[in-house]
Amino acid sequence: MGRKKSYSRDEAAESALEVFWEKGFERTSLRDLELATGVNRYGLYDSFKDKQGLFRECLEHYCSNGTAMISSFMAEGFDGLIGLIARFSDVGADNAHLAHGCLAVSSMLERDGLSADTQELLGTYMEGVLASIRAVLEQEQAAGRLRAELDLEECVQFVHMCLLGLPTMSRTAPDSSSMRLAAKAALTTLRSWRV
Amino acid sequence: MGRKKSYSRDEAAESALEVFWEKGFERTSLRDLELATGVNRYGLYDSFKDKQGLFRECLEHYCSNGTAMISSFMAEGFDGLIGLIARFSDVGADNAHLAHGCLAVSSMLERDGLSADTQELLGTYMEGVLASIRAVLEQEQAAGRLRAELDLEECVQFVHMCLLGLPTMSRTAPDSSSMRLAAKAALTTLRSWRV
DNA sequence: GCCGTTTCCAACCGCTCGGTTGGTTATCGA
DNA sequence: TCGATAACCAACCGAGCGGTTGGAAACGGC
Repeated sequence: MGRKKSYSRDEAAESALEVFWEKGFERTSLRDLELATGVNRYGLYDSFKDKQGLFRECLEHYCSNGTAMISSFMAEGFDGLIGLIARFSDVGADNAHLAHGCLAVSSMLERDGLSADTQELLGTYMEGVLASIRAVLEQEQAAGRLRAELDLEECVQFVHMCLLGLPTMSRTAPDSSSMRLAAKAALTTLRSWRV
Repeated sequence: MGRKKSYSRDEAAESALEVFWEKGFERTSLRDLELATGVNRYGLYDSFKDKQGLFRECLEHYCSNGTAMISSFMAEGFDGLIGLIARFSDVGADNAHLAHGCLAVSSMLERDGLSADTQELLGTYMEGVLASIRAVLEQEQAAGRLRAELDLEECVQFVHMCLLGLPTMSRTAPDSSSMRLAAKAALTTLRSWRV
């Protein structure tokens, strides 16, 4: 009963994600979102409560995809970790989005403007990423594939720094070769952790 | 002739820098600046043209200090480079400002909202930082204190990544020990470059 | 065909933003 | 002491923000 929606909720969220990713939460206006999604603000309001609600849902999709991607890398053990960092440095092909950096990192930088539950989502995501990195390193060290004297938490935080530095680099330096070079050096370090 | 200013231009700029550093350019309103400096917006307008002008002047001071600091580190050669990274990971003591990250990095992330000349200033600053790092590495390698087979540009970009990653880390992770651990691993890598 | 329901959209709301201005106040030289 | 000058400040401006709403339009069941 009643009129049918003229838009797909999921498609709208997907389009909104693009804009948020490119411009950030605060710099994205409702006008931008209307334009990008083709949905009037009434529809956005009706479907997502408000701007924060829409952002939150976009971020959930983003984090969900991110977690899945990282898990699939981590399933390959230490080589997966290397692959992950390599991927973070590869701005091109299907990875073009990376030119805007990492939405989660960017969002944490403007956390003051985000709702409490969105902040919580971001915190949980970041902790999850660190935890899965930590798990892989522990497992590899226990299996004797990493040098026994390594301080694992130090390794975890080093990878963390790379995972923050590379997206930041992609947003500040237009040059993609810089990222590849930086990642290459970082990967040399990672490989040096092996027995 | 005429009335005397009731404020110091330099002190006003210094106070404004604090706010910009903490909140960023866009999130800092003229109200914030009036409150922080104790100067009415007329005074700010009169002394600095507009918000962009004030920010530009603050950023000039910041970059000038940054360049001086980096130069003094680089004067000590490779040890200075190590000291620089150590300093970037040390959020405490007289370095409390670092908790807000690096103003230059944060500003580059919101560059769309900045005037063309401010963007240029930022670009020049960043290039200068990279150039001085490159100069030190070249000099040390030429002197035979770094391994000859190293790809210097790779090393430069690795340091660059650290110099972006650590401030980002300080703004996203409240925990200061993370930064120290990450930096410790990065310094191990730097030291491995030595002959 | 008609009515109840839901979607849709233009217009509007209050608010804050950066920026401006007219009149007041302090400080100088003569 | 007084007039010219500069600094000061409260009040105001238009624009854009996120959010709201009342009525028109499209649909389903009867």
